[in-house]
Amino acid sequence: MARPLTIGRVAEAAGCKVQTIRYYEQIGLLPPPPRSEGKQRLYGQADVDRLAFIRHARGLGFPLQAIRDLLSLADRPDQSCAAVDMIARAQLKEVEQRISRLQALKIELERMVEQCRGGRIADCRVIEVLSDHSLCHADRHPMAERPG
Amino acid sequence: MARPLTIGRVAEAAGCKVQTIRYYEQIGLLPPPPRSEGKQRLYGQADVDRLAFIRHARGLGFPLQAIRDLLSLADRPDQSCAAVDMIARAQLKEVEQRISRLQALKIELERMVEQCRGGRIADCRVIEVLSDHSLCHADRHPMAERPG
DNA sequence: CTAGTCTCTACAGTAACTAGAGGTTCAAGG
DNA sequence: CCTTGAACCTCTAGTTACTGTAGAGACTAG
Repeated sequence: MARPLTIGRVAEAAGCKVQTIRYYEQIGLLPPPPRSEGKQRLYGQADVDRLAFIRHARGLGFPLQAIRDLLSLADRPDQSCAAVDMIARAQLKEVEQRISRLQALKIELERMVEQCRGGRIADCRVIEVLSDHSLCHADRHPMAERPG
Repeated sequence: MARPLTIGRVAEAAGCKVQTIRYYEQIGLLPPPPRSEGKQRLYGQADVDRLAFIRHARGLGFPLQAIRDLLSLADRPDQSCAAVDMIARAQLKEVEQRISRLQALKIELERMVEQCRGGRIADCRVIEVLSDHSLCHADRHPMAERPG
């Protein structure tokens, strides 16, 4: 066996922060690794792989709970992959829904911004539209996107 | 003056929860209203309007900090609306960026899901792609969307 | 007057981390 | 061998925008 990696090395290899690894351990997404005599965590290649899996899935927007499920399924290679497929499809659907919500918002925002001709706030269409929902094209917005 | 509204009435009128109103007051987005003798909050129409403004802006995905700025600008009707315009444009840009990130994710997810032919997990392309980033079309994902 | 509804404060929890304080361990250089 | 400094340890709190709960007090209809 190759000699064990410290948490910092693993973080570097997997492209995430040290704290994130400890966090994943805390919430049970990574198994608690063995420790050195001085209580430092010691990892192997399997841990790097697992972390890469998690990072990749996060990159695709899977929530940690879905990743937890995917990981436990990945540990049962003889079962049907229907459940895996379902999780992936659910994520795809989620992404599609978010896209269409955002596209509606985009149209609304574009309209608002276009109408601004750069005068005083008292005449500002942006403020006006925000103040009076009836000026808005859509009857109602789907309640928001987490903004950020 | 019309007689004052209780927090529950305001919540109903504005379409949000009672706690949300108290929360907005706590973070300074709504001014602290006068109270009844029994310490219950008493609101007027102006509060309902302000809340509607906030709700509408949230519906368009503006973060609370941006809304805070918009509200304080809305209180200065004689100033130029350039700042207002900037905030709205920034939000539009943000939304556009989120859409394009999500569209990239969508393509990746579609590819993954398409390749699944419903066998055993050991042969599952979804798991495989997640395990090995090099199987992925994109060189790298933009780091995620808050999933949910 | 009483029952039931509403409101009050204060705190905990959500997702997925991130940042910091204050203390230990380890590897390398002198 | 000793010291330095980076990397590590645990624990706590903060982020965003709320939501939910508990236990107590206020108000209203019958």
